[in-house]
Amino acid sequence: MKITLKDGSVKEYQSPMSVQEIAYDISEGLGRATCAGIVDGETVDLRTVIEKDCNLSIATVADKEGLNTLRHTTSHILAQAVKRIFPEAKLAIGPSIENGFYYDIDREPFSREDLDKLEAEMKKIIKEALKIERFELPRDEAVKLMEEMNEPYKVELIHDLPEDAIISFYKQGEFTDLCAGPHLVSTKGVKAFKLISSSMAYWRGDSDKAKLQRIYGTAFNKKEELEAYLAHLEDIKKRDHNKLGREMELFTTVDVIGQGLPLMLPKGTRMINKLQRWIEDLEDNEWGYVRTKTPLLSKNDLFKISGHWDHYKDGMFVLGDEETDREVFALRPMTCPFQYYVYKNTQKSYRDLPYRMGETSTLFRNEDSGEMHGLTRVRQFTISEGHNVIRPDQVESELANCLNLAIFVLETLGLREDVTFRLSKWDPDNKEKYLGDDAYWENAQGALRKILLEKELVFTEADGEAAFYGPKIDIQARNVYGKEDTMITIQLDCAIAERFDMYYIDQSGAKVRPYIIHRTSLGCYERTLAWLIEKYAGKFPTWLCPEQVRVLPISDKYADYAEKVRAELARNGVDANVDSRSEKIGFKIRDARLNRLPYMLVVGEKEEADGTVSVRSRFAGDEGSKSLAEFTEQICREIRTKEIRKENPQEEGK
RNA sequence: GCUUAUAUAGCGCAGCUGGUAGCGCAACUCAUUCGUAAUGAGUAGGUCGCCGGUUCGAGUCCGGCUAUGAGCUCCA
Repeated sequence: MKITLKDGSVKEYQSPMSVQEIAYDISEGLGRATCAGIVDGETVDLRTVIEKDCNLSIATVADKEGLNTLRHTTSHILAQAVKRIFPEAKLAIGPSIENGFYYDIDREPFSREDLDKLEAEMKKIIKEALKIERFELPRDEAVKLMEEMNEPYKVELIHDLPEDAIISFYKQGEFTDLCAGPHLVSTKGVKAFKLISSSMAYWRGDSDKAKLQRIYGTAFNKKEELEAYLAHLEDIKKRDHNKLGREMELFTTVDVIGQGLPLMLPKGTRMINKLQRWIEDLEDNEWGYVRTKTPLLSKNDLFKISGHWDHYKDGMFVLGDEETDREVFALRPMTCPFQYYVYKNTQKSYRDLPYRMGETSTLFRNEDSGEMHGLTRVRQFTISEGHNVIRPDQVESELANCLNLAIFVLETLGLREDVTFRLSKWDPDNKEKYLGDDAYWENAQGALRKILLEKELVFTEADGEAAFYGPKIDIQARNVYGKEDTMITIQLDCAIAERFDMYYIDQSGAKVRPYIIHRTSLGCYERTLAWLIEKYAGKFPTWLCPEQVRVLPISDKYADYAEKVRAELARNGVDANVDSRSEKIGFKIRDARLNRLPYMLVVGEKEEADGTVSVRSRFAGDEGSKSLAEFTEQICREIRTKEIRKENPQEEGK
């Protein structure tokens, strides 16, 4: 039989050679002891291909696929180790995932000691260099085999496979597992792996079904790669906003106050205020917004009109009981209907549109108790919310306006490269969750898609992620652990005006229903702060820093001059403090560095005599001696332009 | 909401099989007045998350609650 590889080389094999051996040979030829190959874009086990057709052209094994195969095999080795040490355990599924693999197992919880034992056993299995062999069985025999092995989850999986599915198994030593593959050809191919953690997972992700234990692990081709990955995990933890933000005294939580209700501390508040003032001035002065301030709660009547009472009541904090109380109130989960009444306060002409209303808006959402996390998922948050009331002919220009503002904000914060765009659509299979019909959704989604295409943005489309009243453009960011959150949203709503009887007078004097864009320019301040902490590892651009300059007098003798410097900077709107402790200069510098101060000004005899400051920064290290006026002008310009100066790696913490 | 782990001084931690608590940093006081990543000495600080139980005796064992972390999407 002849096998053509992608590089054009042809391999020929004599027929007595087993499929296993041929696959092994090809795999080694491709630089890795794997049996995975890509044929017509599909990842397959080379052994299956060889059996079917001897003259196939086999693409080279892509690195990513090779890694998936390696990890999938490692998960099987884990399962084998589990069965050896804990024979009573029942196996569920064990796929490879983005950064490793897992295996779901029905057993009591695993301790770290159990994981260590399993790791040791896995190493033994690898050393045994067990050949991994593939075989197929008809359905009834497959079920019988799994029943004999007392694996009820596997039996269920087989029953759920489609009629025409090939039911394949992989055998390594005494261990056999139901699996589609592909796999390495021998357990010895696993060189570097680690069991990371274990936790609970539901069978088939369904909370009504059995509770299984999931063991997470990872595997790499080389030991160095594994070590680099584990070091990366450690590094990531240092950037985690939930840890760093508390360490830097930006926010905290208190158990008697409750879950999802973080307290912004003075430094965190300072940062949020800087962001908020910037956004408010930007929107009002440059992007044509008017500002509103509307109540944080309302009678539930309002939410009945808006549809929230029917569609979002579980997510709201309701005050009072409809059965017994004359009036029931609810804390607002959004600002929309309040701003509609701002619009309705005076009659609007077609000339008044677009009518853009912005509000720094505090919202309340009753998230499930297990969903809260740091500053990214909270029960009370403040958002740069806004509603643009527009004429139907203004849909495109106004969507573009909102998107441009959002992108400008992201660019200014240095976050533009870190986001992905998503068109969030309704779920056509779950229509009762949404207002409006097919035509309404197709139109609205089409309008959003058009603007994304016109702006040449790369975006994904997601079913079932829309708001109940309309589709959205979501701007997504990932946290340090790779989890995605919505940062900015732009939503088109062509239906709500009817419910609130909003209209404008057109050229002919007729009343016309406007459309509404729900949008944020920066999104939620808490979540943005979390994102900034992780992006900059706490070393924020100067304009955002809660403390921008620290003046460090060499000794008490220069305290008066230090205070003079501080006062001059403060007069110019710079956040500056003096470190007047009677410590050595080295101590003060160390402390300021650990606090991630952008600028330190050392002042002593020489500086006082010359009216200068000795500048040391996070960006350039020693910037030399400058007159106070010169430094003030420099930092004021940096703050005004929101410059993001490049960090100097040599100034990294020791 | 579910599973699981954790909760000891402001922070980071120790406290073995039950005998009422320690370390480092920070804070405070005193001395030092110093030129670019830690000056020295001393002092003070804790109802061991909260409530209950077992026990002669609980930081330690048991139960409940609260909070925090991880996971609950990735289909053999």
